[in-house]
Amino acid sequence: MIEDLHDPRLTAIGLLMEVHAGLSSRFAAQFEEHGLSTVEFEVLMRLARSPEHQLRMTDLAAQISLSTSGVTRVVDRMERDGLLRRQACPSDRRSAYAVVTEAGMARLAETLPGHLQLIQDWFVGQLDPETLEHLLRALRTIRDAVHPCATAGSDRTTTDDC
Amino acid sequence: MIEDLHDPRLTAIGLLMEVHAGLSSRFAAQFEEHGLSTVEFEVLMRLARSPEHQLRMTDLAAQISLSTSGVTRVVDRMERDGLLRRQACPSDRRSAYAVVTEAGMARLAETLPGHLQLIQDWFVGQLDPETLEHLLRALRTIRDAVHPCATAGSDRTTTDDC
DNA sequence: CCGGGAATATTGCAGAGTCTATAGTTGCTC
DNA sequence: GAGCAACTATAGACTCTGCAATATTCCCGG
Repeated sequence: MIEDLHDPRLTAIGLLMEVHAGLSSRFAAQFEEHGLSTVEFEVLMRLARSPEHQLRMTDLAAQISLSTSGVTRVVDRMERDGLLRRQACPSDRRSAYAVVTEAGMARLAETLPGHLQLIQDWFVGQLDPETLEHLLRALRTIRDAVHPCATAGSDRTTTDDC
Repeated sequence: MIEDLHDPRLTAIGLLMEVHAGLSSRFAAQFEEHGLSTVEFEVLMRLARSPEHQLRMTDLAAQISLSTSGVTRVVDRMERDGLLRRQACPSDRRSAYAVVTEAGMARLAETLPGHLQLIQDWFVGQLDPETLEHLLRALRTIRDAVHPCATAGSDRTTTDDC
């Protein structure tokens, strides 16, 4: 048992966790400079990448891995701040769309360059291109295994439609 | 701006986030089978690895990246459940130690093998040894850059004393 | 047509975390 | 020694999240 406490596997996973925590906190700080939380940025990104800049509440929940009630509330907040608006779905009156407003797109455009720069500075830019390619390939392998809806042999690198 | 939405850097960081989320949720599920939350497991691990199986509240907070009030509360819960107990520090009456009880060590011993197995199954076991070594080296590079208290040239793989 | 089961969003409630204020303790400086 | 700043743990107020319950809507088999 004592020896398990220093098992190399724990070191390995600890490394991943530290990297994640470090990057996440830097990202969060930059989002906050623009008045956004991490999930709010995530919501903006997902919607902006979707056709018409809109998504059904349920689909949004699936993409940002939040419960549907969580989505109801984050959309509440963002609607209050004018970044989003709700729109009734004409074909199904149960569903509601969340749509990015002009102000929301502007906020995203204002935040995104700094975010990309942070990724550059603290993640991809830390490694030479070949090492980075190896890293991404390894991560892709693990992602495909661990991700609930990974389609095994596929080469896709986007997961929007998951 | 539109092209930024599909910047390869976003894909790269998304990969990392997905891997982290997938692993974390599997770990959490296994912890829950043993009646622990993720932070509770983390607390048990950190304490068990420390001399005398104890740590000052502040130091514990630093290690598991939680606020000191957060630590107060998680220790409250675990003390209530008999996994920990508080002990006054003889040399400094402001400080309090959190000490793992026998029950706490037993709970950890019961949980740890399954946790190691999960790391094996979904993380390190997904890659051949050489690829894994590359991955860990790359992660170490990034960790050393991103981690607030990384000592640049060091080769250490444990961060207990951070 | 219509009645029941599935899907969708919302709300009440409880749990867990942060931030701020507070009280007790320590140690340094004059 | 007395005063004062720094440190330590905790308590209160607030935020965010998930789960369970609810109301509405859709769809399908009779």
